[in-house]
Amino acid sequence: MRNAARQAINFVFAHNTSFPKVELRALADRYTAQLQLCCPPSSFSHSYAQIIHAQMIISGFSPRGHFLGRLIDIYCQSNNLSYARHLFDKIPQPDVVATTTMVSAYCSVGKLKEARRIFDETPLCIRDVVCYNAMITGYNHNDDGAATVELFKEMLGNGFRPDHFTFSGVLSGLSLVADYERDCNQLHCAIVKSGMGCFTSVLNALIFLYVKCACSLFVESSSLLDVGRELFDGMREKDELTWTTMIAGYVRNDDLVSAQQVFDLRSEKPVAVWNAMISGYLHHALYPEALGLFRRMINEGIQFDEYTYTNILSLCGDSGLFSQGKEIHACILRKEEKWGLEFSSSVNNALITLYSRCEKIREARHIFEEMPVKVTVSWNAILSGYVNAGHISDAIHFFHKIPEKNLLTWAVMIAAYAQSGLGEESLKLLNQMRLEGFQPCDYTFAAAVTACSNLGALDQGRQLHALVIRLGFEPSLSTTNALITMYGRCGIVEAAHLIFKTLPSVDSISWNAMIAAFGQHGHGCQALQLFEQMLEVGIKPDRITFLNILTACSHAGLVDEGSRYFNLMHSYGVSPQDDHYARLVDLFCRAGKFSDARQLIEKMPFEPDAPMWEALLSGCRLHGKLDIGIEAAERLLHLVPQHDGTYILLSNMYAAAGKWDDVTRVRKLMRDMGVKKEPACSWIDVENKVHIFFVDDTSHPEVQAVYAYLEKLGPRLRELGYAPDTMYVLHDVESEQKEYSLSTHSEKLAVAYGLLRLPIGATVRVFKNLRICGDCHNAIKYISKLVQRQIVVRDGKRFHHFKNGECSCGDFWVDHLEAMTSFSVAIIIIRRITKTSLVEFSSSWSVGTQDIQVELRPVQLAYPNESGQVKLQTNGITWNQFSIQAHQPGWKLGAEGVPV
DNA sequence: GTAGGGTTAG
Repeated sequence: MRNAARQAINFVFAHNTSFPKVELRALADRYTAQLQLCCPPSSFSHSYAQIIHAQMIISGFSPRGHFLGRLIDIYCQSNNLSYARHLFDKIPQPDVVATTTMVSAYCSVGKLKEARRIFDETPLCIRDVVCYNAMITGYNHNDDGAATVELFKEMLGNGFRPDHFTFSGVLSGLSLVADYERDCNQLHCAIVKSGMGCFTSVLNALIFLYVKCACSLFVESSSLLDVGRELFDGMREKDELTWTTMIAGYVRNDDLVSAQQVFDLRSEKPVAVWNAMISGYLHHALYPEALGLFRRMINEGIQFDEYTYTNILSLCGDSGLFSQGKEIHACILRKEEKWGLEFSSSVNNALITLYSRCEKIREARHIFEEMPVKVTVSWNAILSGYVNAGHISDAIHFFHKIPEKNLLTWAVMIAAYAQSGLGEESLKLLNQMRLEGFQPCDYTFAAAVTACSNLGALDQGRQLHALVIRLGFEPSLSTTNALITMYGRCGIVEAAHLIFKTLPSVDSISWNAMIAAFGQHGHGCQALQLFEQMLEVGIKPDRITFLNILTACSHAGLVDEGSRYFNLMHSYGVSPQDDHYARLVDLFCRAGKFSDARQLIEKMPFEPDAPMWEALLSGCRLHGKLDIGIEAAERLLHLVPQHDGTYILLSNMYAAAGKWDDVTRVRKLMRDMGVKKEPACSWIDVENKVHIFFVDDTSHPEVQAVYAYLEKLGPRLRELGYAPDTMYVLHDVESEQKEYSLSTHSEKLAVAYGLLRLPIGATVRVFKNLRICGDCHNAIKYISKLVQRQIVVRDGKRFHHFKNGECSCGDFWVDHLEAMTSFSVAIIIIRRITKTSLVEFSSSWSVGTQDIQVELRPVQLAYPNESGQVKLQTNGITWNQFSIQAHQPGWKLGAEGVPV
């Protein structure tokens, strides 16, 4: 029937057919009575109105005046805007009621431009205050507070007198524009003067404005809340909205105590007031309190509405009460069946989230598919479900199907890419998002900056940092912490430190990020100092803090400190986990303390896992400990047979010992197992383009120029003392061939390309997927001296800052083949003693009596012990005996040169 | 013919 009516109307509209006229008066009475039946609006009344309209046309009755207005109204309410507009356009001079109906209808479906066009075409003499109010409401619905304020000013300029609808509308609009603090006061005064302050609705809107401004203004939030509360206390007539607004205001400003106090003031509370209080507890993860209120609602016989159900489903999803969540779902289905109603999409969205949180993505998808109206939140909930479940490809596929993406859709996908290690995709999507006119939010920035950290994309990271500043919004702590990590991981630890130092407030994540940055760059002592400061200001270290501290010690070779902090963990309520043990084992092994490592593994409360054996194996490789190394490798091969690194380490260890048969055996095993070595590659960013180089590269278009340049450098490097160390080519080939092989390593090619193509003086920043080769490390040290350029290499494990022939890692993290043995005597030059008795030793110094060259780490810091003695370490070896034979004039010695 | 702050997606 409905379709037939629509066809009839379409036919008449299309052909403009006229029909014989009948007696007008009788028809008018009949249609008036019939249209009366269309109130109140429902799906029935909408289709009935269509039938009446069709009959009017067929009978030749041409609706005018209130018939037209009524029909337009009904068509607008049933979202048949094209019919409504057709009728509206037939009116030669539409009255204000029809105009307001059309304006309001267009506004409610978000067609603001169309609404404004009709509004503007209406002469001033026709317009009235209701018409203005409708347009103002439209702007508010569209979150355009500035347009609301503008129209309000225009309205006053045109001499219209605002009513209480206008004031509450303008106050709502103002609440959308955070910077309007001064205007708030002005409007407050205007409301008092105009006498509109007697309307509860106006005062509700005013309270809302104050609490909303309190949310966005960090500094004066409490005083603005106090103004809101004064208004609240002074109101003689409070309605449901007054209570809800005040409680929600406190909740949004983190003041749950005041919220609860207002909540308790009222004995009989409407359901919305309960919901507001419960949502406060939920947003602060106070689940027992929220649950307590749900129980009280049941005891007091308060009927749950859809907001209550959404809240309780959210509680179940967030706190892991999945079976209870399912019971609520059953309860909702029963209620819908019993009352023949259908809950709105928000309840279904909460259900989707519940099921995806408990990893039931199929159930979540089923609910989604059955939803009659899918809003963007529904799509986003499923998208997040896929992201949380870890299969990224489903998320990508689903993302492209989402018809109307909002800020959050983009944010979720950008973060998903970043978390899955697909940094480039993440940044591409950020660009696309901006091209489509979306301004990235803080969450998106944090994710994109994280993507830059993982990629080592310093330029893009800097651009994002600049964009945050240019857009003028205060970056949140999560973005700032991401920036600290980004600068740290992109090699500019100073920039990370600058951000950290200038932050007005920091959290434990900021401290952890900064400690990690110092650690990765080998600034072990600074990392430890920062840790001590962290304790002084009362921030509790967590498991990540200790993980970073152990890494920092490991990168700087601080064995004793590492052990001390490891033993300190319990006193901060953190129990060491497998990864903490692995870091300490790594530290011990690097230092050649295999018995300590073994003891630690033996007393560990759980079975050693892969990272532990890997640490042991790497240490053995470093120090040529073949027997323990083989055992570790066997364990590792058993646990993760597909990991290429184990085969390579084992094979290299055999090669270093000249056991070529065993090398062949390991390589065959690797082939038999179908394991392929990850090809080494290095890359460098030049003029916003990433240039990748592989070993013995022939693919890069400019690689011949790179080889020529390296060849030219060769003799000059040798003059400085560089000698190719063929130990690093672990193939059983002739030495000349070995030397050639070394010169084609990817990191050398990338460094040379940077020197050729970057502006003079610019720091060369190279990234490598695997650990840097020892010979390349040595060569780059000499290159930095020869060309007087800073070169930074981030390898698979850490940063190496090369400057004037030295590296920040102190060669401690280079794959040494020869284990150092003990020394009896050495000469140390003391550079300076700081006020805090921190002794700084110069680099590249000390000559043993046995005429063996030894290197200290470039700058080694040490605290003298109680007796004023200082303990020094070289590459992994603690010096137990040495004597100070000389020192610079004017420098004092902490312990008069007494050996430790 | 004009309105409304308690819900859901990171």
